[in-house]
Amino acid sequence: MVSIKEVARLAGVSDKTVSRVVNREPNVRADTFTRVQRVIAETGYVPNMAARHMRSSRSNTMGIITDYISTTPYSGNIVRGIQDWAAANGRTVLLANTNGHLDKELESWKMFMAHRIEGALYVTMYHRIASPERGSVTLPSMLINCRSAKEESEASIEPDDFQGSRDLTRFVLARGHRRIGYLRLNPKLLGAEERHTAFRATVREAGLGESDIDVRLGMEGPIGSERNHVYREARSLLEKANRPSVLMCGNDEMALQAYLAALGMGLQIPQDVSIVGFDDFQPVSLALKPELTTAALPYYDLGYRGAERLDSTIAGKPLASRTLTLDCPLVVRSSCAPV
Amino acid sequence: MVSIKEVARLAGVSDKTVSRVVNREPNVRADTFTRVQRVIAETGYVPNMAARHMRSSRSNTMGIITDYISTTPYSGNIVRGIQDWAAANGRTVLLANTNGHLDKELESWKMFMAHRIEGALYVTMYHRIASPERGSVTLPSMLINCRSAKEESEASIEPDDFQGSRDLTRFVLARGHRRIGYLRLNPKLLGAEERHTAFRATVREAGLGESDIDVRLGMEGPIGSERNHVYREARSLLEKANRPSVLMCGNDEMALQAYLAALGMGLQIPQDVSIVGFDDFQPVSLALKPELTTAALPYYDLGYRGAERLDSTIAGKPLASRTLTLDCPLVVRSSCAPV
DNA sequence: TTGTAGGCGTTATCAT
DNA sequence: ATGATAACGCCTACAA
Repeated sequence: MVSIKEVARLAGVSDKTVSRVVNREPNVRADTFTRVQRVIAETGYVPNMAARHMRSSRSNTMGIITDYISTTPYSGNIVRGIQDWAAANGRTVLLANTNGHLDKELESWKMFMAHRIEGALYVTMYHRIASPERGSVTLPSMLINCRSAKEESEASIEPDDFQGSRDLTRFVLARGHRRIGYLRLNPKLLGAEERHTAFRATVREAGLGESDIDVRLGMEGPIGSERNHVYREARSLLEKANRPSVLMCGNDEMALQAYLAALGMGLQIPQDVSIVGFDDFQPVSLALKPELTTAALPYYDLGYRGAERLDSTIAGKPLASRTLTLDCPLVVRSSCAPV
Repeated sequence: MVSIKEVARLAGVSDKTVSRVVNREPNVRADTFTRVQRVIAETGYVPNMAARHMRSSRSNTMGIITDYISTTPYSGNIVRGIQDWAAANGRTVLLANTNGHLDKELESWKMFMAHRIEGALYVTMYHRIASPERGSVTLPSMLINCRSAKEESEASIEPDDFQGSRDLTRFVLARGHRRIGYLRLNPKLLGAEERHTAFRATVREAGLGESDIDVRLGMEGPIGSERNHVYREARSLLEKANRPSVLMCGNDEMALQAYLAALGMGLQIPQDVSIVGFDDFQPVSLALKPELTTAALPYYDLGYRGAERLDSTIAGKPLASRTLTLDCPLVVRSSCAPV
């Protein structure tokens, strides 16, 4: 590979001048600049990051540590958001998966230190409480899609499950639904609590009582090996004498099962029963017919803005608030009809 | 960060001796070794990769360049496989997404060169023909889940769609099915052709004729904005007087739509009609009730073994064959019953 | 078995 | 406006 010295030799200048050109520093005559640029183009010179890192003792690198993220398809967009931010800002990103193993997590931190990363993004697949296990390493960091078990400590960026669920519920109510079946997410997930609370608060606000809603537990047990009651509970809700006119589901995959249950009973969607999901997991929400009305998790933005926030922290700027929440916008499709 | 010199000072040896300990080189007395190890542990010293890279002029890094991979959930497991191999072998991995844009692809190659990667993995979301656009860069590389447009050139590792489809078809035939509806993938995808060809060859082998099978096009048009006929074609197949006893679908999401069509017509799965998919895309294949019988794309292994193969190439070992194909194992669940 | 000298490609500093 | 020199942390080559 051609080095800065080689470029300097060919351009008939010193290596420092080439450095100035490459880094757009001032005090270079226009014609010198042009000449150096031409040699750079001709030789295909690209600065060596490792050398730059060594000299400046800044790696310009951040590490992403994920739990099951690559095992499961859901939140790959978080990583994409981070990478897009990094590419747009000349930063390098290092990715490590723990697959949920603590020893791999420690190993990953070691790898990160070897690369002298300047900050870390801790990304979880589900919106949940997390306890990053970084050994003795202390580094600027940002939790994405999770929050710390220890109240005081870490900065985070999270989806606003509450707002998403509230808006979805308001939408359902605005369509005239007054008998609502609700299938809860696994209570282990943060979203479960927030979505459910928002749902209850919103229907109460609208004047509905306990008898108007019927809340069932869709899933429970440890993540990854949960027991799934969705299909059965959906059927049970729909078999009631006074069956709900709409089923609100903890997420889109639960909505899928609600579809199967409803269709299996000969009900048409949305004529006989409306269904809404949550997440906007498109391989499901768009494959369903009719397409699913849902609330979208802002995965890409969580990543993009999380990286941005971490970078501010690295630069020493104080964060306006420890936790930032991003809206889950309503996505209206055709699975929820007026009563 | 503590450096090798600092460790050397604290241990009362030269930096070279520390280097020997760190790299497990011979010719270090046991007690020296122990003493140095203790200082390393106490100080938390971790070798600086950038410095190591500079000195040895080996970056130990490979780059992954993906098309839409992070945009879509399908093949994240390829990346996980690569990373696991890299972690197990002390290699660093750099990830870049093009999102299908050529300019981002060139930009990514530039970033890779800046990090002096030793080889590149070109990963596509769909099994397809690809033309990596690496500008003037020439580097050991491996195509994963795709093959080169130019026959001669590049090494690749791909799923064996033919074998997967053949085994799936044999399984269906073994269950006694003799009237088969087949919903084709978008012909733009490599898998579409191979799966379809294997299907036809296998039913012919079993003595079935053209009148026993009914092949419909499920999707067509440019990837990402295709026209989707699956639901309609599935209904059409099931409305035939002499309807197929099984629907074989190009992939699992098409199978999902076949489920919706069948259930919507009051048919039970698998009692009235069997359905099989392809891919084993678990958020769908496991969410469907009954769970879906399908063939699994070996994404993780594609990544793991692809990285391994690239590493051999970097080390200068010749590949046994330019293209390696990996089996798509049959996954039997309960959506396909005996006739 | 251990240590010394030197240089990888850059950029900071200071000189010109 | 440009250049000379040193230094970042590590490892190769060689010396002791």
